[in-house]
Amino acid sequence: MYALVDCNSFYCSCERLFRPELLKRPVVVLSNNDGCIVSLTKEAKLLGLKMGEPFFKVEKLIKEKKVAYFSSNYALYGDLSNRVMSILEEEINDVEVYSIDEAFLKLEAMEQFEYQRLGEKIKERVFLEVGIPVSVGIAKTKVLAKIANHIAKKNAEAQGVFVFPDDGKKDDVLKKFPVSEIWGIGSSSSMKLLMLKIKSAYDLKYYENEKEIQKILTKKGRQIQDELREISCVETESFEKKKTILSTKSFGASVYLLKELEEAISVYITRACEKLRKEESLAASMLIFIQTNPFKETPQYAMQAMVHFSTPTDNTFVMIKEGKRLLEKIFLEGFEYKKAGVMLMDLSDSDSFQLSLFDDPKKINQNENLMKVVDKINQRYHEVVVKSLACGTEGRWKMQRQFKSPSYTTRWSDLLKIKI
DNA sequence: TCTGGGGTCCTAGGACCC
DNA sequence: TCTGGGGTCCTAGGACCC
Repeated sequence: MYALVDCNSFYCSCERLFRPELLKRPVVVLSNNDGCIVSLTKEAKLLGLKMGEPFFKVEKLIKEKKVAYFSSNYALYGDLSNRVMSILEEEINDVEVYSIDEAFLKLEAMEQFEYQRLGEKIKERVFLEVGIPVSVGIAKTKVLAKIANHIAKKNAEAQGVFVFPDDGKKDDVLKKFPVSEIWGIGSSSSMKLLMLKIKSAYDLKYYENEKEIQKILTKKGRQIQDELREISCVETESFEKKKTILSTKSFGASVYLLKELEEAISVYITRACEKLRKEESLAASMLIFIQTNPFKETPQYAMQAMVHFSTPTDNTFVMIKEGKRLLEKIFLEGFEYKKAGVMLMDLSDSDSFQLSLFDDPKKINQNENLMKVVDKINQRYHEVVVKSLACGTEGRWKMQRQFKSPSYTTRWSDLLKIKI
C-alpha cells in the first residue's frame, strides 16, 4: 500500500504560516520573475483565479479583492518542506520524496481502519509540528493513491484523509473520477481517450483493447491502466542523480545585442555549473539556446547549439568560453530576444570519469581549488559575490522578485519579530 | 522495370509532472 | 509593458554500418 502525502496550496501555506492574519484571506504565489500564478488557496480559486495565469492579466482583480500576493521564496519553502519530510520519515521508514510538497510512503499491511487512523495521525502531526496543512491518500498503487489524495482534498467529508475502498465501492469512486485528472494523463492524452469514449478512470480501467492504449498513450498509458487495476508498476526514483541540469530565464526587458546575450549566458552557465558541482557531477556536453518572445507579434527566431567536451568538466570558466563561442555561431542581429538558457547534459560522477586520449591529466583539474573557493564564498553570502567578469557587473540578469517575503527560517536578519 | 535485411546510435520533439 | 523554470521519459525517424 502507498500513502501520498501532499501539502495543500504549499507555497501559500508557507506564506500564511508567518502571517496568520492571511488565514482567511485569499493568497497567491507567483512564478519566477513574478510572471504567473503558481500556487493559490481555495479562497483565491473561488474568485476565479487560476493556476498558470499571467499576473498582469489578473493584477487588477487581485488588488480589488485584496488578495495577498507574493513572489516565490524558495529558501522558505525548501526549509519548511524539509521539516515536513523529516516528520514523515519519523513515522514511516520508506519515504520517497517526490517533489517539494509531496511524498509517497510505502506502508505495511494492516486493516482498512488502521490506514485511516495512520493518515489522520500524519496529518495532525505535520500540522501541529510544522503548521502546514496536508492531505493524505492511501491505496494499493501510486496512481490510485494520487486519486485518493485528490478526493481527500476535494471532498469536505473526507477531511483531508481518504483510504481507497477495498470493496465493491472502489469502482464507484473510479466512475466519478474524470480520466483527465489522472496523474500522467494530460490534456493531449485525455482528448485522444475521449475519441475512444473513455471519460472516467473506470472507463480506462476496463478498456479491453490494450494495444490501442499502448499505441496512443505509449508505455506510460499502459502502466497507468495497470495501476488502476491495482497492479503496481510506476517507479518514481527520486534519489538518483540528475541527468540534465538547466538554467534558463526570460529577460525583464527585451535584448538585442550579442554582448548582452553573452552576459546572460555567462550568468546562466555560472548557475548551472554551481548546481553541477553541488551534485558532484561532470558534464560531457552543453547546449545553449536563445529565442524571441512567442507571445509577441514580432519576427520570431529560436536557435540552439551544442558542444561535446573531450573530457567531462564542471569548470565554469571553460564553459563560459565555450558558451560564448556557441552563441556567436547562432546569434542573428535584428531580433528582439526574450529568453536564453543553458543545458548541461551527459552527466557523470565527478569521482569516476574517462580521460580523453590527448588530455594531460595534470591539467584536468587545474581550476578545481579555485572553483571550490568561489563556491564557498558565494554560499556564505547566499548570493553570487565572486564571479567571472563575463557575467557583467550590473546584476541585471537576476530574477525579479518584487514581492518576496522574508527568509524567516534561514536568515538571522529575517527572523520574525514580535512586539509584546 | 527491377535495388535487402538487420542492426545501432543519435536527435528532435512530444507529453507530462511539479 | 507584462505570459516561469526545472526536470523526466518515450518514440519516430535519420544516418550510418555490414
